[in-house]
Amino acid sequence: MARPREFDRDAVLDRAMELFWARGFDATSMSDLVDHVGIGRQSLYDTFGDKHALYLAALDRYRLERGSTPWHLLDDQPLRPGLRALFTAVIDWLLADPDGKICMLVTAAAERCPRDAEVAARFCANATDVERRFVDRLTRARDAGELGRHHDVTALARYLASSLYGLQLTAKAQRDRASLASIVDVTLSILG
Amino acid sequence: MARPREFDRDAVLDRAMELFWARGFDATSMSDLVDHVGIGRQSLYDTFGDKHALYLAALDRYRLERGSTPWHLLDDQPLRPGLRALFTAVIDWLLADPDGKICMLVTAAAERCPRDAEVAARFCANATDVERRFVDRLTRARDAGELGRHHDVTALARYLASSLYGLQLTAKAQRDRASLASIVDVTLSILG
DNA sequence: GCAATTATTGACTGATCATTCAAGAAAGAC
DNA sequence: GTCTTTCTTGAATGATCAGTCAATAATTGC
Repeated sequence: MARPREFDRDAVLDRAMELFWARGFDATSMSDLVDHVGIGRQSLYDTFGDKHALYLAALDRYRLERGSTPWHLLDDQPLRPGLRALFTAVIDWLLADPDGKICMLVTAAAERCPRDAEVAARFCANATDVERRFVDRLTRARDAGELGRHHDVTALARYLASSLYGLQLTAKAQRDRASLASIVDVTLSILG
Repeated sequence: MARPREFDRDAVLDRAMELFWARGFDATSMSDLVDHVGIGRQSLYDTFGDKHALYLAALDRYRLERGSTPWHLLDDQPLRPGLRALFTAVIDWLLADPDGKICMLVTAAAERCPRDAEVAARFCANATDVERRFVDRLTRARDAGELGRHHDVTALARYLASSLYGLQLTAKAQRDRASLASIVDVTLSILG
């Protein structure tokens, strides 16, 4: 053993994530990051590797920590109110951010997919996760008789995931609750 | 009068647009652009101003030329087949691009909104255009008895526009026709 | 022809980019 | 204490960035 590091790795990663999330990969410089995260340049390189590796680490941390969609809203109540609560929570989350940020994985995908295979893999993995959440919940609902047997659960799950993307892009232009809520109204009306 | 320019302004703008569209604003350097568009650096600056002005000009040209959604598909036939044809054409267009590019306005918005007010204005203007197209078509359909009176035309139009965004983001990860088509199936099933 | 105007060219600016080097500081092992 | 290892710090690296300058070339008006 030797001299222990003076900073907390995850805290530094959180700070780096904030900057990458707000500005994207290209618009964020290593000097910006050094200033923002509060540790020395060399420590940053020693700990995370180069800029791209740091970006991927930040993206992974986002998925783990901040991108925590409130799935309990979906799971803790009947299907329709659950979906309504989830989509409303997403609207709240979008409108609460003063900088107009949207999900970091979406901005990362828009900026770097499919050119950047490692970002693409993370975006895909996240999409698969989200889809699986919806499939699980919809399957349960169908088994419980909350949802007609004629529905294609996989297609519905993909549709809901895609709708979440659309809602976020829309929020980039339309930052009023009524517009976004009306989109969600139509989106969920599919379930009758 | 004096020496006339040797290049065609719009042709140069098209070439610049190609690069900005494929890589985004930050990842495209003026040197890249000079190499790609085939005119001298100074000519580029003289003609379009700085990099950001060139980007906005390219974005405007995209809206005018390339972003030409095939609205005739929507207008030249009954509502439901028209919507189906339009969304299918979008899927075709997305899958046809070997680079996985999506609408330049979407990537521009994801990269720069709301930080860049001028990009935001263009993204909003486009959203308004698209929405108006849908509102017009849906209103005509309602007047023609193709669509029930109970439908909120404005909400439906916003929903369709948002769906187009979602479809594009989804295509960043899911590049197979069946998945995208199944999303469109669910999306349009709203109209009965 | 000549003057005036504009286009093109390529070298150039200082700033900023990601990354590394080298020296010093702090801790554990003995 | 000393040795070894790792961390930290700040200056440096060469590359690339957006944008400019100055000289040359080409055209119109006379």
